[in-house]
Amino acid sequence: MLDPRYVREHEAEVRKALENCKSKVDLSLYLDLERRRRDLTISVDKRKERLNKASEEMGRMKKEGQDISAYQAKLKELSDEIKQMDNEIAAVEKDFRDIELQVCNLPDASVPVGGEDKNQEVRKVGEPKKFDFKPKSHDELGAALGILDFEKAAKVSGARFFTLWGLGAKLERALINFMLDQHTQNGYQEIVVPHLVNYQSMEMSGQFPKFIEQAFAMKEDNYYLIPTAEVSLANLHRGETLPTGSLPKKYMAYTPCYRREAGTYGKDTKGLIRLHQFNKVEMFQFVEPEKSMAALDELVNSAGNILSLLGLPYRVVVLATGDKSFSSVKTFDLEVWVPSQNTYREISSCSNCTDFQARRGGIKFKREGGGKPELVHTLNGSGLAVGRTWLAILENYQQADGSVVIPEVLRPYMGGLDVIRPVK
RNA sequence: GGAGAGGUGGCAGAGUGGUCGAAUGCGUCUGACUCGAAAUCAGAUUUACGGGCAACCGUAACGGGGGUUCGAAUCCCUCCCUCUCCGCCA
Repeated sequence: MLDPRYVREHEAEVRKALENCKSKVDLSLYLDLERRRRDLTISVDKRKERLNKASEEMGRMKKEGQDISAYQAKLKELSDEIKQMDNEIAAVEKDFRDIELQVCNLPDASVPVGGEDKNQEVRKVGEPKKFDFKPKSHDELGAALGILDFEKAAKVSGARFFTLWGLGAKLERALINFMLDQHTQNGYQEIVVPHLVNYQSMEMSGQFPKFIEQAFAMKEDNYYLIPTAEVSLANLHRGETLPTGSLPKKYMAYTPCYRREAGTYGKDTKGLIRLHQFNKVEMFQFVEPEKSMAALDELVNSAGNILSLLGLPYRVVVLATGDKSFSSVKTFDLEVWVPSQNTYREISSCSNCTDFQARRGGIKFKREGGGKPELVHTLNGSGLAVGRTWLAILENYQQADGSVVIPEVLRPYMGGLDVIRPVK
């Protein structure tokens, strides 16, 4: 959510920014509703003042034993008029809020303008490995190694689910533990969070109402399965004013992520790239406004650190205005090298949401020198998507014989195992 | 799932239809006293929105929403949450 006053006072700038984000929101309607809300409020407030004064007077008169029935009828009229106006305001407010929730966060000035094709590579880390044989895809490798099975998952659930077996499952668990341990060293506090959340939480983090069709819903109980731990982490301090000195707060959580992936039929149908359920380690920060851009860099570095330690080639991309996420002003994607596809694929997304989520959730903090509480800035970043890391390891560390070498940093987490070999 | 209790300011805790944005205590801040501190005394201490250059003024908020009333923290309905006991359960 944007600050309505800011929007009002910077109409041209906001209009341009929304255009750059390919937003379909009708800004004129937004401003019109905001104006009407204000006008109505002003006139109803005047009537309320009159009613309040009169009611106070009635109390005094009654105490003195005077007959007040004559005034009651008159005030009833005023009271009814106020009620009617309040209803009108409520209707306007609802319309305003509906549109307000559709407005995305405005992109930072440093973000390239345009669609996906305007995304810019910031840097490359590591060189894609040259194979002296044709590298296999991870689903091929995984099946041959007996550690990955989609058919079993399809039987249990359906399309876009997976099962991992034996060392494959252990590798997944090793990755999760490795990531959490690394981030702990960077000052992130590990938290176990709910996977089922209420509507308000989904709205606060920016999933709802715009992306409601992408969420799995428990209709009987009004719960939603989180599409990312960001939702749970972002809402931990909803409605709170954080005391002086409590920022930054750096949290992380490992959770499965549940996504309907509506409208992606036929996309990435093979392998672990796009699933209804996948594991992820998520990082989240609450910071002072002036520190959020530095925090974004830190987030990217923490995510990149995992890839570097695992020896996986990757690149960092800054997303263009039309491709950045809804709640963010600036998003960096980390993309890992996937040999079988001969390309880089997203494995982490790090965003600075500035005060967009904080305004929706009412999350403030108090500064050192006193003063009014201000909205915090929030940031999120994957650190990393575990399934995609798993597949990147299989593909990048595959040998000609179909075996997969375990990256050195993971071996302690794998009971010292250095290579996964095909079952004879 | 059944029975009961409760949700009030940063915290504790009064208030059961009228001057209550809300007693009191604690905390915090400012001033006085002091070489300094403690203690003591005096004062201050919510947020959001709107109007105004400003001083300031208005409106709203006592878990959320709705209702009754001239007037609701207080009465009614409903939802949510917390706690206690019973049952069930990893």
